[in-house]
This record gives sequence, structure tokens and C-alpha cells, in this order.
Amino acid sequence: MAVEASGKLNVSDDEDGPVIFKRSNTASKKNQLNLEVPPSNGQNSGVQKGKVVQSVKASPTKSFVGISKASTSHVNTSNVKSPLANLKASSSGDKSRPPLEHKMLNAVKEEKDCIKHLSKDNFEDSEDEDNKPLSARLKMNSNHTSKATPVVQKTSEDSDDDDDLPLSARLSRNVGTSGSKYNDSDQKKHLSKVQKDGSSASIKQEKMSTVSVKRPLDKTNSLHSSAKKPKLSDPTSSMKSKQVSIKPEPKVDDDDDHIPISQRLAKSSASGNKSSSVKKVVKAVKVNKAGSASFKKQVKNLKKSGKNSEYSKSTKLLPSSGDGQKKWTTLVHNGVIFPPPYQPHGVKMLYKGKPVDLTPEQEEVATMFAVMRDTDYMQKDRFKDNFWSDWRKLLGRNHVIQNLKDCDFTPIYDWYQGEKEKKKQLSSEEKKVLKEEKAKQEEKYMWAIVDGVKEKVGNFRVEPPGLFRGRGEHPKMGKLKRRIHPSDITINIGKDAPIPECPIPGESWKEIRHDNTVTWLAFWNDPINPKMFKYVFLAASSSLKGQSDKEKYEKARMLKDYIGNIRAAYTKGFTSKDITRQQIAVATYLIDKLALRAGNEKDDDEADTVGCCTLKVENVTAEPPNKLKFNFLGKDSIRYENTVEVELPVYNAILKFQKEKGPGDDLFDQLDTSKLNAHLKELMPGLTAKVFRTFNASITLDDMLNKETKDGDVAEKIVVYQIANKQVAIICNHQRSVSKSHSAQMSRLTEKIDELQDALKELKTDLDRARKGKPPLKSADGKRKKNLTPDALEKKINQTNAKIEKMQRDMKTKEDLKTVALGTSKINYLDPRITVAWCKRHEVPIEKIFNKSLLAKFAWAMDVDPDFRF
DNA sequence: GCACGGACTTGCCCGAATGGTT
DNA sequence: AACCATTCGGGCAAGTCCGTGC
Repeated sequence: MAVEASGKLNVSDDEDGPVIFKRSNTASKKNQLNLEVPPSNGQNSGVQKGKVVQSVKASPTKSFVGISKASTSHVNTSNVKSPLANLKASSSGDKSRPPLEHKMLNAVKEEKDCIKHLSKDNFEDSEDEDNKPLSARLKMNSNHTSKATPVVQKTSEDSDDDDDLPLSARLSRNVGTSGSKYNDSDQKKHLSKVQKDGSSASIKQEKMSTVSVKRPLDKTNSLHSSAKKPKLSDPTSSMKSKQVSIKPEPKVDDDDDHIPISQRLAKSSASGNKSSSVKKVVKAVKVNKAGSASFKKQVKNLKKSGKNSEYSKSTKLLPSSGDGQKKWTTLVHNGVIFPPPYQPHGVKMLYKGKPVDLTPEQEEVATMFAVMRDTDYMQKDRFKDNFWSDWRKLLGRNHVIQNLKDCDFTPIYDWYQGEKEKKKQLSSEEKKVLKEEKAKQEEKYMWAIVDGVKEKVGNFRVEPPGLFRGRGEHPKMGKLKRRIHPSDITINIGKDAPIPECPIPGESWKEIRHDNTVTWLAFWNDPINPKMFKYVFLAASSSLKGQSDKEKYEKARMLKDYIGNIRAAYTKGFTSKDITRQQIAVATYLIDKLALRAGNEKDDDEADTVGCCTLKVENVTAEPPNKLKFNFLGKDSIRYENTVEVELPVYNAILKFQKEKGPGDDLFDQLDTSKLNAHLKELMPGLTAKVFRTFNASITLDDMLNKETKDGDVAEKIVVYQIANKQVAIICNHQRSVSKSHSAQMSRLTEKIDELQDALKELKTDLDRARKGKPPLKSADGKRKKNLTPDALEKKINQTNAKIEKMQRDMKTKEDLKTVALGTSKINYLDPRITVAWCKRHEVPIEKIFNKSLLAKFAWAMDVDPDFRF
């Protein structure tokens, strides 16, 4: 954590005032984020423009419990940075606050573009609507909403807002309404199927885990959401208000750029802007309840501040907005650290039973192979073949070793195991020393100074050589990933910054660049696939990353305003006579409904996996009357297996796309991701396929949290969160392999339950006897038991029962989650503001949900208004 | 409009650290 | 304190999507 503060921080909460951060030495550790004191970066002497401020990503860790009333008091997390930095000056000793590059999400601009687009589009009705772009028909549909609900009528309960919900969420809302085909139990059934199938032992090997329902099926008509009026004409909709707020001037947001967050929050909500997010974060503004006069003064001051001011902002452009916009102004860092050179061990492997002499280079590669003995890769011929072919190049044609089959790496393997064991046996003192030594060596590489702010670097360690471990059936698995040298590495750094010293004497960097349109600090070509690059980026906790994260979620939120129309549009496309259009419609439907990935084309030298656009005929099986069974390997060769009920037109369209094709042919032969995304961009500015995943994940969380959270204790609320989290993970097909010890753990639990049940029986017998005034029987081990009263025995029985029930619940949860990975969605798909706001509303300490690194990563979200909804 | 280079996000796994239990 | 399960966080592979140039 990039916090340089020797004291602990305390979040203090004035009665109804702002939350401010105070230093407190007595603050109990419990509610404090453990703020580390990073060793000062001795490299700062070359700081450009002189100012260095610690980027404090750590969120205030005071739980929201104490500040949840703070619907009016917003903790500006970014504020946190500066006060902290101010508490103790950073290494430069300068307490001033640097400009933080807070580009604004130019959603507004984009929306403006979109409006332009929509209005210039041709919306006239024609005989054949299929000839119109979906975007055009979209508008039309929304103006004739009844047309867009061909399948099932919406019930009166369906509110306009339904469009904002994921299909799955809307399902439950429809439960019990007439015409609802699927009910809650269906949903549960689907979910439980996941669990059941997931228990198959082959999961790990085959990645065959079955995720039955990514998004529980809902009534088909919910897709249409036809009742929803186009937001464009809805005066109360946020979109409308956003549009209204769009001014022709390019600097739409300037007015409140410098307004403290709390003020702007109030402002934005007053203006009907749904977004409580802050476009620009002003650091170190102590939010106080000062009157508007002083507030205005503050704003004025901020506005006055020029380019060099600590409040000045850098570019506001979105990364996606094209022509090389600036990501930073000054950038200082120390380059990358290399793995240590190879230390030959001299242990001789055997060839045809005889020891073989190897050069250090040959031995190094042999060792890489030897130590992989216990992995699944050793069962794969491709791995061994690739290894052999690369190793043989090192050995040379005339080497005594002529084939891999006769190689015995056991001596090296044993040596390695011994080394591992030695390391394990080190005393904790010794381990600590080693760790500190390593940290000391790495310290200088851990930080970069971006526009005067000290930020953590993500992956400053150059990847060591090794054997390539591709996932799934990767054609290149086992190939030698050669060592990377300074001459492979391009460094990106500020023009005025000192060029990092090359850490390997006598060698030098490949190239030095000063490109401030990109965020990488260094890159090298991937030795396995030289067309690809390996980048060194800033850590997730950095402002740069935080900013784009926020933009991602803002874009997904924007989709909420468009989703109704988009669904109406693709529904129309299902029956289009234009095959491309029809395929686009069906693909968009699948991406929306099932949260599928886009599915880019892949090279032959990659594992054979697919996404939506690259689905093969064989990946989808039609099951009459209207079910589709999906079965394919997706990203990371994780199997996606799901049978879903779809709208009949979709079902028929799929049948049509499959007609006269072989199993390996493309289902969507007219489609690729660029066409699909180009189309999506017509519907909403910046819209791409992956936005649907973010949208669906976040809206599901938001909806489930808000529906399911009941009054109760914190533990119960956390369970609600975990259930929602799990639901999202299932939707996104985030899987994990079953832990090796899973079955052992389960049987241990079963054993314990059995023991408890035996004890229960005994207690019941004793109770019977006690009621009859008889003493208890001797226990199984022959010991005499205390003579308890019936009341005491009853109490014990109840306790035991409760214990058994809890253990059974735990077991079930464990089994349920054994193949579900919750982390991925938390890190990548769930808008943290949903979580933070929910925590504030329900007095759940945020630390119960976000760990230290998530708190740092989501620092930008911590000040969200408790009323925030996705 | 397409191929390709390039930049960035997403995703699973595994070893280390942490935390709970006996 | 030893043991075991869980969580954390790094590692790096594998995606998405953009821009460019032909």
C-alpha cells in the first residue's frame, strides 16, 4: 500500500458532518486498514516537476457501520490520498497535492454522439423493416411498443424498470404472474443441477463442470420489455436528464470538475443525474459542511488553478476516443528486475541408465522439465514433443541423448524436492531474513511516479525462463520460454525522467520510448509467440487503472438506459431476411442472455476455444421445442455447458444457421466480432460485446442485494452477498478446479456429523431414562456420565441439533461452491460502488466483502452515495 | 473491409500468508 | 504450538477491442 504514514488513520465522523480522516495513535487496530509504511523510494531524486505524493489507495477502513448515516457525508476516497500524504510528507517532503490524472468518462460526449446518430438515422417505417439498420428500427420499436411484444404480454406488474434488470432477475419478478412459464423452482433446479453435476470427478481434468443456468431463463417476453418507453422521450429518465445536460460546448463537465464530491453528488442528484459517480476527483479536499459560500470559494480557487496547480487536471479524453490521447504527463520509474542467472546444480540425469554431462544451459532446461514430473502436462504427448524439440536444439544433433523416452530425470527431480524441503525447514527467522532481502532488492522497482504521484507497479519482475504452460490443448505447450534480456526490453518513461539503469552489467535496454499515450512502463516480445507482447503496467490500485475501471462501469451503467431498445431491436432481427442481420440479432441475444464472450477468431497455434461469434455448429444442439444445448470450450478452455430455453424465433434461426453445415463449421458464418461490435456501436456509443457481461453481472448483484437483504445480523447479510456473488459467477461461468483435498475434507465433515448424530442418539436415550428417573447409561468408552436433568439434556440435544444443521449447511455450501470461482467477478465485473453503497446502507463493514487489495483497487468507489444503484 | 499490430482486461492456478481449531 | 483450511496475491496465459494501413 502506497501509504507513507507512520501513524494510524482514523476516520472520524462528525455528527452529521463530513467524514474526515484523523490521525490517531490510539485507534484500535480492528477498524483500521493496516497501513504499511513503505520504505521511502530512494529513487525519487529525479522526480519531474518536483512533486511526489503518495498515492494512497487504501480506503478508509473504518467500517461503514459508523458512517452509514453518511448519506450526506461522503468520504471522498481520493481525498484520502492527500490528507494522508499531507500527514506525512512523502519522500520529497512536499506536502502539496499533485495533479491527478482524472480523465472524465466522456460518456456525455458519447451520448451526445449517439443522439446525433439516432436523430440522423432513418426512422421512417417501411414495408420491409429488415432493410433498416437495427438502430433505426430500435427507435421505431420503442415508439410502437406493442409491436415488440409478440410472444407474451407483459403483466401489469412489470414496470418500466424491468428493462434494467437482467433476464434472470426479472424472472423472479414474474413469478406467479399469469403467463409466466418458468418459476422460481425452475431456477433453483437449474442451480442445483450445477452443484450436482459439478461434483463429477472429471471436472478438473476435463473442465467439464456443468454450469446449467448462466442466467435462469425467464419469460421470453421479458426480452422485449416492450412496455418501456424509449428513454429518449421519458422526461423522468436519467438518460433524458443526461441529454438535457448535454451542451454543445466540448467541456461539458468543466463546471463541476473541481467541486468536492459531496457537493457534486448533491448537485447531480438534484439535477436528476442518476450517476452519483464523480467525474473528476479532486484530491485532498476536505469535505466539510461549510456553507455554500466557502464552498464556492473553494471551487473558484480550484478553477483558478492553472496547469501547474495541484488541482489541475490532465487530459480528459477517453482512451477509446482515438488519436493518441495523453495518459500521463510525467512518468518516472526504475525499469524492471530480472530473475537471477541460472545456478547449475551439477546433478546428473540418466540416459539409458547412465549419468550424462550437460552444459549449464542444457541442464537448466532439463531441470525445468524434471520438476514438472507431478503435473498433468507430463501425460501429454504434445508437451513432451515440444519440449524435446526445443531441448534437442540445445543438445545438438550429435548429443549422446537421442530421445526423451530413455531419459531419466529422477536425480534432478529428487534434488529439487530436497531443495524445496530445505527451504521449508528454514526457521521462521531465516525465512524472514530472506524475505526482507528480496524486498530490499525489489523495493526500487515497486514504484513509479506518475504525474508526481507515487504509484505501485504491477508486474515489475521479468518473467523467468521456463516451459510454456498453455491452457487446455495448447499446441505450444512444453516449448521453451527462453530467458529475457535487457536487449529484449523496451522502456517507456517520461522525457525528462532519468533512464532506468540497466540492472545487468554490460547489457542495455533495447529501446527507450517516451510515449505518454500508453500506460505501459516496459514491454518485451513474448518468446513463445513473438507477435505478442508482455507489458509491465501499473498495479490495479493506481489511479490510471482505477480511472479506466470506473469508466468501464459507467459504460455498463449506460447500457441500462439502452438495453430496452437494444432488446427490442434484436428481437426484431430474429426474423430478418437479411442473414447477416439475423445472425447479429441472435448473437446479440445470446451475449445478452447468456453473458457469452464475443469470440474473436483464433490462430491455429492457439488452443481451440470459442466465444459467441466463433461458435461451431457442433457446439449448439437444438432440443425441441425450443431449447438450445450449449457445449463448448471457452476462454482458458473452460467448458461452458448449459441448456436454455430460448424464444422460438431464436430457436428456428439457429436451426436455419445449422442447416447444410458440418459439425465443425461456423454457426455464425456471416459474423465476426468486429461486425458485431460495429453494429453494437450503432445502438449505443462505445458499446461492445463485453459490456454486456459487466452489465449483467453488476445489475444482477445490485438487484439481488436489494431484493434479498433483510434486517438481520451482519453474518446473514454477508450470506446474501455471497449468494448474489455466486449467482454472478455462475452467469459468467467462472469456474475453479476442485481442490485436491476436497473429498477428504468432505468425508471428514461427514464423519463429524456422524459422531454428532451418535451423540444425539445417546442424549435422547439419556433423556428418556432421565424422565423415568433412571441414571444415564455408560458412554461408549465405558465412562460414567453425569446425571443430568431432563431440561439440561433437552438443551444439549437442541445444541447438538443446531450444530449438526450448521455443519450440514456448511457442507452444502462447500459442495456448491467447489467449482465456482467467486473472485473473478468481484475483481472484474461487479461495480464496487454497488457493494460499497450496500454496505453503507446495511451497516456491513466493507472489509467483510473487500480484502486489502480490493479496497485499494476500488479506492475510487469508496465515497459513493449510499443510495447508489447500478 | 480486412489483416495485423498493439494495448489493455480478464481469468485460472498455485504458493504463501493468515486464521481458526484442537 | 501444530495442524489444517481458507484467503491472498502474484504469475502469466488468454481473452477483447482499437487503430492503422493497404
